[in-house]
Amino acid sequence: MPSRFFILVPADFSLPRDACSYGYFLLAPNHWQPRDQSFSRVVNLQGGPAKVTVVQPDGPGKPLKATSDRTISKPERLQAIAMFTRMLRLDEPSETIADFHRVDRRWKKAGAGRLCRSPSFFEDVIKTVTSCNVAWPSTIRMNERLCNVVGLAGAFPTPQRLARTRANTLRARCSVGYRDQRIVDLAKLFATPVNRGGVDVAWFEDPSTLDDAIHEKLLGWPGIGPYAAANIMQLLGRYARLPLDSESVRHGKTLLGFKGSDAQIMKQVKAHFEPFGAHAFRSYWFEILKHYQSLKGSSHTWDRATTGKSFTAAKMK
DNA sequence: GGTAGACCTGGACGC
DNA sequence: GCGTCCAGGTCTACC
Repeated sequence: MPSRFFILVPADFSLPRDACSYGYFLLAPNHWQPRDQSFSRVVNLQGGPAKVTVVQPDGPGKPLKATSDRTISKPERLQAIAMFTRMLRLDEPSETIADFHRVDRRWKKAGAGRLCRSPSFFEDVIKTVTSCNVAWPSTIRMNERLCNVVGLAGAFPTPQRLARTRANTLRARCSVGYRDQRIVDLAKLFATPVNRGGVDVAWFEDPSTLDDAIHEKLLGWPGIGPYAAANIMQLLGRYARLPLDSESVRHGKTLLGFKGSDAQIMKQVKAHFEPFGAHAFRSYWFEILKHYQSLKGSSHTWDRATTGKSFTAAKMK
């Protein structure tokens, strides 16, 4: 029997706008349903996986109405709320968003500011690795297969499950290619207790930890280079660095009018967004998202199977 | 510190 | 339908 509960949101929060604010809303196990503007995913709860769906029937600022596909206990409900809170950045104060709008007034009217991410730091790291050196449709495919092949009942695999999976299995059944061993090694880092050298998630998520310290630590992990490290940092809510990639070059060339080699254009893009300081990534990303939406319509009308898979570099030029 | 080439997969293209 | 080329970020070896 389904359970129903509510999730409180900040006054400025809009589910269609804020859930569909970053590409991860298109990656399994996340599922955005444009038809009824619902956001669902299978989550790993202490009693086992459960599919939870949220909608915001009363509009921006009003609570999310959540439904699970099985009865969940009160502790599981709190677990699910914590996961959606992280994913939708519901704990980011409205003042922080207002501060971003003071720095970059272009997004104030639309209210854009929160960026969708995963319910766990681990999932954000693995999703970032699956987005490296590959076209977006392949990233979609890898995440679908990781959930279906390794995850329990379609949930994203836990570090423990992924750490026990053979690299060959990931390569053959999840199409992750040469990323296979790197993904297993990352999972092992997360599955190892902190006192035995494992990842101290609390340290990464502690606002008092310095950006430079996190950046240096991330660069030491397998499969994490400058792009991935900067992307993971924005997922941690640290927006000062830009994950510069081929999309940055395209954006610099076609929309900002920069000229030169790819490396020169990346430097110009970096310099262009530096004045936005601690909010640089948000300014950069919402410009790119605006471009995508000019080609594909509002992101809350996209779905994974059709619009999602149409995102390839060649088609975005 | 900078650079070249390998690493995989899947889409695009030519035949 | 098949073969070839190319895009994509990280890693390693080398200068």
